[in-house]
This record gives sequence, structure tokens and C-alpha cells, in this order.
Amino acid sequence: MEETFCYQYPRPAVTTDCVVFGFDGQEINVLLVERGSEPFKGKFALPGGFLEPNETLEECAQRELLEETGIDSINLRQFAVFSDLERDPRTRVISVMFYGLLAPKAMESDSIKSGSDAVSLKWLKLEHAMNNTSLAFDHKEAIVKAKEALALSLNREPVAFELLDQTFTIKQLQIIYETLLNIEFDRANFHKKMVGHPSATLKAKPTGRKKNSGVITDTGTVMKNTKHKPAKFYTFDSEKYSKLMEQKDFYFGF
Amino acid sequence: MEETFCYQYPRPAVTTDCVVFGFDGQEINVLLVERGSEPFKGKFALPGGFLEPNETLEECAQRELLEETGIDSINLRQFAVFSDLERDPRTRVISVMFYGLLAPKAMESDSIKSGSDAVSLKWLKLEHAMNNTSLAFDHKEAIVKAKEALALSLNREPVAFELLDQTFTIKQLQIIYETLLNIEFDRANFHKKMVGHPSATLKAKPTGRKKNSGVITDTGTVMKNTKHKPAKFYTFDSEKYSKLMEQKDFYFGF
DNA sequence: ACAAAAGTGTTTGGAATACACCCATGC
DNA sequence: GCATGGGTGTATTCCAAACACTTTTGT
Repeated sequence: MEETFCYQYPRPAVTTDCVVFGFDGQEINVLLVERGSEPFKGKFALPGGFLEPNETLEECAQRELLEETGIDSINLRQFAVFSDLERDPRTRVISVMFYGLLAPKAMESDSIKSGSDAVSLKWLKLEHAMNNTSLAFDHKEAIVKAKEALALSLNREPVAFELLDQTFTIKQLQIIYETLLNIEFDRANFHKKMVGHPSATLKAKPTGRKKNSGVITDTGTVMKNTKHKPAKFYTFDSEKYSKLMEQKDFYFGF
Repeated sequence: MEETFCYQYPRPAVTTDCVVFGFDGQEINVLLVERGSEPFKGKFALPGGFLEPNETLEECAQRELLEETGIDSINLRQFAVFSDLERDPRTRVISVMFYGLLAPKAMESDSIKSGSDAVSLKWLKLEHAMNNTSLAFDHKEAIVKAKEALALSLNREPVAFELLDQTFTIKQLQIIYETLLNIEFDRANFHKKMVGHPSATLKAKPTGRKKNSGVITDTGTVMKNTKHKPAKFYTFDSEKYSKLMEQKDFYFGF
């Protein structure tokens, strides 16, 4: 069956690709798949594939991700379109790029495995992925851009918590912010920003409106088997976050 | 000549569309072109058109804008891709959206005129464009999204000044910020944020490092024929802005 | 006891807010 | 003179940075 599809004007092929960031508790990683066919056979690339006629770009990205990596129900955000003429040696291809986030448990889940094409999967440290010149296509630049896009939304939305399990330590949260923003934060101040000012500011004066703007709360449980004082586990309080966002002067970011 | 282009797999048609914001000194407008052919013949739409095989998306957007409106050398930023299955009645079309900015002088320039297709041009107030249900395709939503994207970059980059001539009044700058962010600012405080703290804060104490973070400077000229105290003209000091941006704690936004 | 990492407190200057006041123009 | 809108000053409040101190674990 040598079926062909003909049009009055030339059309580019359209693909979607996904940058999946996974946090393992220590650092941020990027999911890559080994290519089983040319071009770039044997090289690692972002999961993705060609748009089908009956699906939107978002649906295409979800479908390709499920087929190639087993990842289901992940929130994908579109962040760029790559359209250089020579970016694919086969034919003219423009690619719409998405990124998604996985928390430690989801990242280490058994359901993430290579798809039917029997290509292999690999998690690469974000830092290394951004400098890896052997990635297929322009996927290295895609990863760099995805990180930038993620860093921007970090200052407008509580996306960091999509990289964390239900409960997490402040240290983990801080690693995410520091990695993405390329900034080092003072531990004490970061704590106050996230949890809220515990006593000092609150007992000051009950005159003006107070903004104890903490968006994470203590769960009561602590980490086990640490070589030092055990870290508390916290959770993201989305209701509190929503309330704070309604205030026009609330800014959640750095 | 009934030339056709055939491929092994189905491909969508790809277009670019541009949301051109123009500031006339009083308010922000959006440039629309009247469609000369079906679908949506006679309706107003964003300037744009089909991607050609030998150009990138950016080049396509620039070319279509020049062809249809005469606008040349404008900085275009990609902000979304629309891919709903039914967004174009003819065939499957996905559209990559860009926005660009024009200052009063450029907006009123004679070189902006309808292109070869003899379709007419129209500037619509941004406020009206965002509520205009008779626009072609999904272009109303595109305008809304473009405004949101522009509002976001307003807090990271000095894009507001691309909507202003070389010299401008603080009032004009404030209108732009207020329109895009849907916030009303205190006149005096807005002034200080942009120009810098003139005396009060500076003469306070010469102990710590001072941050007289003004990014616009007085030009010496003033507005003529006003019914009140004439407003000064200011310019954006890009060098000062760059220096401030190098400081890690500098935030230019609201 | 010590090291290491988590958590808390305190001081301080800068910045945002709210608002009062002064200035320059046309009428 | 007055109205109008531009420009400046200032007190208050609040946040964020810097940094010292305390707590809890393992060795």
C-alpha cells in the first residue's frame, strides 16, 4: 500500500517533542529515548513524533509520550516551535515543543519504560543534558529553552510542586528553585518565604494587615535515618495559595 | 498548471499570524486586515498566511506582515500555536502566533497600508478587539492570549518602550502598564519607580549601597499646547537598564 | 563532645504605599 | 482667580537580605 497524500500547496511535516523533567529528590533530570531508526539512529532524543490528522498538538504530545515512554496523565505545556530549514535531514519538519514535570515517585515508577519500538530510555542529569552535543536534531537547544520557560513560570505559578511528591522537604524545594533560577538562596530566608514568618513578624504589631504568606505547611512527619537533625516533611497548601493569589499585591516568586 | 505536492503521510497546512499592537499616545490598538476571499470574506482578521517551504516561521511572519500591511523591520515574538481541528473550515490548519509592537510614529506612518490583495486595514482599540466576536477564525482568542503574553514580558523585559517613541511622557508609559496589567498605579509612585527617587531617599544616609533604580531620564523638552502644566519628555536609558539587570536583586516589574 | 544539617530569631536598609503639597499652563 | 493635570516630598509599613543562634541526629 503506497498511499500518498496530495495537496495544492507544499506543506511541512509537523511533530511534537516533549522535554520531561524528573526530580529524583537530589537533582533534576531529563528523559531521553534512544532512536531506533534513521536519522540519528542510536543517538538519544526527546520523545515525540508526527502529528496525526485527527488530533491537536497537545493530544499528539500526550500520545507520543505514552507510546514511547509509558508516561500517562502528565501536564504538558507548550513553550516553543522550532522551524529551522535544516533541522531534520529527511524533509522539512517543524516541531512544537512541550515540557512536563515528574515528581520522584512518578519518575521511579515501573510504568515508565520504553515503548513498542524497543528503544531504550535514559534519564540524564539536566546539567549534562544541556551540554550534551550528541543529542539528535536540535534537542539540546530545546532542553535549554524548556528550562528557561520552566524557570519563568516558576515565578508566576506553583509549578515547583509538580516536581515534588505530596510531601517533601524544604531542602528539596530549594534545590529545584536554585537549579532552575541559577541562584543560591539563604536557607533561613527561603524557609520563611515558603513557610511564612513563624513568630517574630507576627507578634510585632496587630495594626496593619499581616501577610504570613506561607504556602507550604508542616505535616508532622520527619525524615528517617538521617545523619543529622531530621528534616520535616511539608505539603503544598493549594487553597492558601489560591487565596493569596487573589490579593493584588501578592507575588510568588524571586 | 494543477501542480500538487504529495507526501507519504498526511500533513497539516501551517500558517503564521501576527498580533500587531500599536500605541497612538492615548491607548493601545490592534491592527486588522479585511479578508478579501473566503473563508470569512469581508470579516477582519490578523495579518498572516501560509508558510512557504524555504522560510522559517519567523521569516514567514515577517513576509506576510510586509505583504499585507507594509510593516517592515518589526520585532516579532512567538507566543502560541493554535491547532484545534475545526479552526479553519477549509482544511486542517495549525497557526503559529506572533506579536509585535509599534510606537505612535511608526503606527501613523504612511508606509502602513493594505497590500496587493487590496484588502483594507483597520486599527481597532485593544479593548474592543478582545471583545469583538466577529473576527475571523479564532483570532479573538489569539489577541487575548497575545495581550497576556505581552503583559508577562512587561515584568521581565523593557518591552513597554517598544510601544513608545524615542521620547514620551510618563503618563503614556503609565497608560501602557495599566492597560496591559489591568492595574491602576499611583501617579507619584509610578514616577518614582521609573525615574528614581529624586531627593528624599538619597539624602537619607550614605551608609548602604543606594539603588536609585530609575531607567528613564528627563530630556529637557516638554510638551507644547497643554491646558495645564506641560509634561516632560523622557527617554529610556538602556545602558542604565543593562547595568541594573546585572545586579541579581534587581527586579523590573510590578 | 563534635560535626552536620535543620530550624528559628533579630536587625536593618530599601522599597512600596498612601497621601499631602507645590508648580505651570489655559481660561 | 480657578481648574487641571504634572511633579515632588514624606511618614508608615513591610519585605528581604544578612547573619547569629538553637536544635537534633549520628559517630
